[in-house]
Amino acid sequence: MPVASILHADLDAFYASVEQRDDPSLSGRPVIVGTGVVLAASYEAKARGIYTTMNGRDAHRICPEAVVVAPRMDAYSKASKAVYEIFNDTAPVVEGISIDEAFLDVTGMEHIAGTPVEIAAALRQRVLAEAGLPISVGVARTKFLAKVASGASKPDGLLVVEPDRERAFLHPLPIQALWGVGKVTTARLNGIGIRTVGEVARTSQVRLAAEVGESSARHLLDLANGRDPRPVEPRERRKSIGAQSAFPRGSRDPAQVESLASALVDRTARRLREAGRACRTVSIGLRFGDFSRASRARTLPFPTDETETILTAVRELFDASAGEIAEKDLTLIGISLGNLEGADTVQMGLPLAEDGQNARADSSALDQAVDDVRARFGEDVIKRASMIDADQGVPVPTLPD
DNA sequence: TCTGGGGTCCTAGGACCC
DNA sequence: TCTGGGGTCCTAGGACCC
Repeated sequence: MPVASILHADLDAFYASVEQRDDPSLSGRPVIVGTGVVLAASYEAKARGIYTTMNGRDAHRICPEAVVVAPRMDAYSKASKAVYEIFNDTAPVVEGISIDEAFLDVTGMEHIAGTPVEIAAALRQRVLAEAGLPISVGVARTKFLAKVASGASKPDGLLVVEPDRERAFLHPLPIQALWGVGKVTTARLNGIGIRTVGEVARTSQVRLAAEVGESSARHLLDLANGRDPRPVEPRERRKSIGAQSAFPRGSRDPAQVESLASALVDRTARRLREAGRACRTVSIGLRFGDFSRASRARTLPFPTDETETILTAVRELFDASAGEIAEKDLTLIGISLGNLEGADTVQMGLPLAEDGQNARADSSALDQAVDDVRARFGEDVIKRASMIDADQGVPVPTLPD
């Protein structure tokens, strides 16, 4: 018989709870984090109809007595680290999902730490006692079921879905409960009369595929039938780093666009270097006054972490979008650095000698470059080397592995 | 409900290579 | 020289998540 031994732990109204913890005068009161738009709302605020992404004016209209505080990302990041230490102390395998939620696999820990339910209860107590934050935990046989369970237990709850109760728990839920079903998919499935998870489970794959495509159909059927073989595993490293910023009133002024874009490049490039990573793909994302969007991307022939190189690519991408920007108000700019390479695959560039021939013989320049890379990324990082032609920007393999 | 700031994953078409 | 199939990489857009 399978056992419910996956935990999904999810901090309640995380940002707002940190604010209430740090300022006791806020406890029990409706708290809104975020001045322009609601980033988080305490349960007291949620009870009055406030929700995340709601704009500040509407929130004030609905609940004028709410206390509005500016976000303190540093405090949230610190609180998250403290909670993750407790997670890591609780289970051998922890999969972080975001700043405020994670999966824990406690399979086989019965003799050391107790049943999964006992472990979950102890975890909740520790997070409250040591981090001062309420957290909800769902316990089930699969990740998906554990996540739905934690959501159903909120706030400050603990819910176990035993294997023989899975269908009874899952099937009455609306299809939005399924991972990957948002606004668009909901509308499509509602259009053919499907509203609950149970109805998805009873629909043929062919019929579902006609609405949502083959791969989504398979995925939805699996989840609706309690099949979710994904193991709890530590996350790979992040795949992109980005930043975005809105023009509240829109803009077509090239100077204004340029200055915001450089500020964003500066920020993301610094984060890239702090993480010891390098990017190969540089993208921009644009949103316009009519809510249309556009994106442009450029992949460099070599990875880089330099602000100047990234900025040059970003300028090219903006030039390619100049027509659109001149036509419509720009309301948001995003910069994203993707195709991240770890320190173990960062390449270094060496200028070729004038005849293009004797670079291999110039061992001192090579040694120097190798030392530079080691100094920046640590020992044991060099697995292969290529030469990059400075004029053409094309990697030319010249050295044996 | 109309818009925050982060991210991930998927798809389709084109270029290019063998 | 031509044709075709298979594979990878890149770009753009879209849906979704917290």
